[in-house]
Amino acid sequence: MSSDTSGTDTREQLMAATYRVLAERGFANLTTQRVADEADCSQSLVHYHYDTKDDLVVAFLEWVHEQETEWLETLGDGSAERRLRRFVDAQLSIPADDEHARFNVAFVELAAAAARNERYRAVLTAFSERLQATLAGIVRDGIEAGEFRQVSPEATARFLRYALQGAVQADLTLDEPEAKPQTEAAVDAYVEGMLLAERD
Amino acid sequence: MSSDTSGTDTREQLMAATYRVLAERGFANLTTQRVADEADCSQSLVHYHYDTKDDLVVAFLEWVHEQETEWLETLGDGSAERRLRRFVDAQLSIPADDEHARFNVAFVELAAAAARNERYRAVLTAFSERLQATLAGIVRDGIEAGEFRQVSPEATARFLRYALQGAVQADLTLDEPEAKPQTEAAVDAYVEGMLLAERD
DNA sequence: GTCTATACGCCGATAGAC
DNA sequence: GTCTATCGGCGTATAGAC
Repeated sequence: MSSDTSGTDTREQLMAATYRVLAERGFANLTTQRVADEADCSQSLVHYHYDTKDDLVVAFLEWVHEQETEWLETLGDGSAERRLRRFVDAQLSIPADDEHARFNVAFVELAAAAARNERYRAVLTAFSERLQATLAGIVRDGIEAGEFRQVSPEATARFLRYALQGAVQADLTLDEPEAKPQTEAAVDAYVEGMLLAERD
Repeated sequence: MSSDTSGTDTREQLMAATYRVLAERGFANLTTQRVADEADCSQSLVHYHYDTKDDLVVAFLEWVHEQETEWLETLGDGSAERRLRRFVDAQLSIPADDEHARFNVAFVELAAAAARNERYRAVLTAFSERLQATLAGIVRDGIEAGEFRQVSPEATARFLRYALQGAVQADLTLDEPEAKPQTEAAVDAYVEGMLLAERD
């Protein structure tokens, strides 16, 4: 594709290193030195590619955003109900102790930091809007296909997203073993009681 | 009541100072120096009363926990539906720009930090369990009174709590103006469609 | 592009006087 | 209990050689 300067490769390594540092140490302990160590280079090289630490983090968020976009398309097709259930499962069935789960903790930390950082917030808002559009689209498809009732796709998608996010966050940050199983049960009841069209 | 040493008053001032620093600067910028400035004392005095910064934060979380407990009893009585709606409103109708709202941002930051700090997590888990017990109790009362259907009080309370928390957090941390209004609409629909007993 | 070396500030924590 | 002074460490960012 793009025959860029060789820097592209280093930047990719720095993104991957940032991912690992965040997963292992958390956002509060993310330092340019640790990223450099993880990427096997000097700390000043990080600053050569990204003027400030904030620049590094913003670039990282955009990098994750792109990767997540690819993942969303994996949701694929099938009936609206099937796609919806796949979405719910994907959120609730992340294994508890692999690197991806540990990174999710860092993502919660970054989301919190977005409140006081405009640049983080811009990327994460775009992130959230894409998720919202995808899920609302699924609900809309379901309504058009006669699978779902005439609910508001936007409000329904939001409600589900927030409930799932709250469950995941509680699972990651508190000692609350019932967070995911009870939420899964409640979501199932919600889908059956509020969303699926009666068929009789 | 307790005729304590005069230190009690200073500690109270330090808690109040911590609250203001968190609201104005956020957890990431909470320093013992800033707390001291806000409380009009020297930084070393903070360390006299709380050996480490972590001790200060844990004491602060417990202090907030107590205050919140008092507030929860304010929910008072009335029908289960009335108490439930008061609970929902209380979460969704916090004014956007006063000190309390700004502190809520810090609370989101602290909740994220709990993932990697056992002591924070212990207090915040207790916090969450109290909320869960209160809301599940309201649902249980509603079922016993015949106001609500035979749902699972725990799963229902959890689902609502997480959805509300997700909405509040999105409102505080992202540029998402629809977070609270759309969630409110979805919660109303949920209460009417899933919770309230049919009467006809 | 990548390195070593370093400036500079801030923070948590302690020592010691009053 | 409260203060001033200070230590040691760490983090971001820059200077300058290769």
